Amino acid sequence: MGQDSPSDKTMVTKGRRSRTSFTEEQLEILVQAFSQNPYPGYTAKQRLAVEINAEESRIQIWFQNRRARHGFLKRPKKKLDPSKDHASPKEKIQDGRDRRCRTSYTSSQLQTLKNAFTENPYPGIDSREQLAEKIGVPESRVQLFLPETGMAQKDQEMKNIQEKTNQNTHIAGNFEYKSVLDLKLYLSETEDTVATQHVTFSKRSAVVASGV
DNA sequence: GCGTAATCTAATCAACA
DNA sequence: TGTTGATTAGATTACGC
Repeated sequence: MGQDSPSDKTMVTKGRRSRTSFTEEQLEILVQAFSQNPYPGYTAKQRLAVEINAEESRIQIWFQNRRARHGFLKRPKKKLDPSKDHASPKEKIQDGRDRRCRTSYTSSQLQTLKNAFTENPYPGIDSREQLAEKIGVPESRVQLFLPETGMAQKDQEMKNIQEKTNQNTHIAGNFEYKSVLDLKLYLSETEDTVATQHVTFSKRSAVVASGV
């Protein structure tokens, strides 16, 4: 998965955050923390952020990259059988409760975010920071939120697609973790209404695949 | 129970030594 | 050119209403 053709992305992704370069001391602390716990909870990341004087979101990215590149405890792709004795590595290491408190957005904040998403689904770092300041949330929340703003609308679109798909059972039988682009190929009449990116597909694909 | 924010992996882009 | 921070897409988890 990942990204579309590079040329497409460079067109939409303007204004990347400048590359953070951690000092040796910062890296030493991060590596030590990683060796103790590759899945730190929110409070641990906050503590680290204070300790090395960096943003918590940068800590998160560092841990993500570190886990990916040092072959550490890949999360199982399939959900583990709850009857089995072993928990996933994440469950073992990180207390699931140690999450950031859910951010609840006011209607005006939501409207501002939605408008921003409509204007530009791929805002650069400058735009995100401006937006974050405007609505009074951290930039990292804006970055995470923006891809989700279209969800409600896309959910409805996906339901419409499912209805159409269910009328085409020969297609539905083959759908399992297909992308929206695949759906577009099969259901070309929906092409104008289907968003091609940022669609969470887990439960929907299961429904479609089972033809329910 | 549902909707969705938070967090995860995987793939990839891209800056920098 | 290799390393590694940043971004994107999609899947999963868990919390607030």
